[in-house]
Amino acid sequence: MAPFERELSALRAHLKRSRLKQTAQRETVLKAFLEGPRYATMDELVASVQKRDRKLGFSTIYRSLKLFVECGLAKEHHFLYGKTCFEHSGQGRPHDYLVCKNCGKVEEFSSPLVQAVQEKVSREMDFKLQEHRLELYGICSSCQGPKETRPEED
Amino acid sequence: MAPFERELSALRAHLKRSRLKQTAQRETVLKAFLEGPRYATMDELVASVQKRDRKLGFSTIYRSLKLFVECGLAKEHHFLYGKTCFEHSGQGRPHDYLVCKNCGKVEEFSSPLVQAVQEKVSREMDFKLQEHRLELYGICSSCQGPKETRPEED
DNA sequence: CTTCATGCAAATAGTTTGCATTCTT
DNA sequence: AAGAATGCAAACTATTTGCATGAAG
Repeated sequence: MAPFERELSALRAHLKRSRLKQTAQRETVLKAFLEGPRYATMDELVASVQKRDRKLGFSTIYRSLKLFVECGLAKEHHFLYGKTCFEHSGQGRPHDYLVCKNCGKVEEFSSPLVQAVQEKVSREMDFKLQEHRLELYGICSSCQGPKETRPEED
Repeated sequence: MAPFERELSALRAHLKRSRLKQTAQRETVLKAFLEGPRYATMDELVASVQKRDRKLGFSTIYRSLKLFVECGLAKEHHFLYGKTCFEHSGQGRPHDYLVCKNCGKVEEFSSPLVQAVQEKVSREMDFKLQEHRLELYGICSSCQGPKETRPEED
């Protein structure tokens, strides 16, 4: 199976469903997004998209990512305020995050306890829960090691 | 005891400690902040500060709030992406939030389970935890009622 | 009298939008 | 041919900064 076949089909299906158009640009953006790291900021995305097509403008990239979010191929985050980042969003992935404040690396986790907290709180406070955000910030294990082995700081 | 005496002293102490200056503006901003609701966005703060002093500019307000955050009198949030909001931050307050997506109201809670999740995850993933953010989004109880009783939507 | 803060305007950052042109269907 | 997408520049929002003037230590 060709790379990203599944995601391309998902995109095409979404476009057809919404009576939108299938364009080369949208597929270029999707491929650049998917072949990059699981988490990428807008500027990183712009850079890698433009490596494939210099003329592809940033508005198209913004608009495409919004589309990907709509059809579940991407998930938008604001871990560091002011810098949107997009995650490759698969089906059964965890929805909770550890963010390293030293190197910026994001790790995912999920814990049954989180589910329990949500249920308890929303029941007690009579709140109809729709979504949640759980982000733990700190220093990841590789950044805790001796200075020599740390990823570069910025 | 005069209103906000405790907070004014905390601010003055912080200023002295950092060899910064005690100014009328800073105290005006602090009073306007504290006499308002527990959560306020920047524009709301600007409005209520300028009710007390028309000439007090928004850069001073931004700079003051940053100061309050530094000395623990305020806590910065980004519940709705793109709209910073500041909380009156007391000592023993909970650190977890329920945000109503209909009326924007924020309720606080804390659960021992959250603590447990943090400990478990940071131990398992060898992560040195510094802070966390837990936000539950949904519809609060008053917004679930019959249409007539709902707070205005925007 | 030195250092810091203020107030204003301009700069910046990130993102969105308007519109003429071009591509899909 | 009709409707939608692109690419560009301009608009926008939220925030930060530079700098001359004024106030605090």
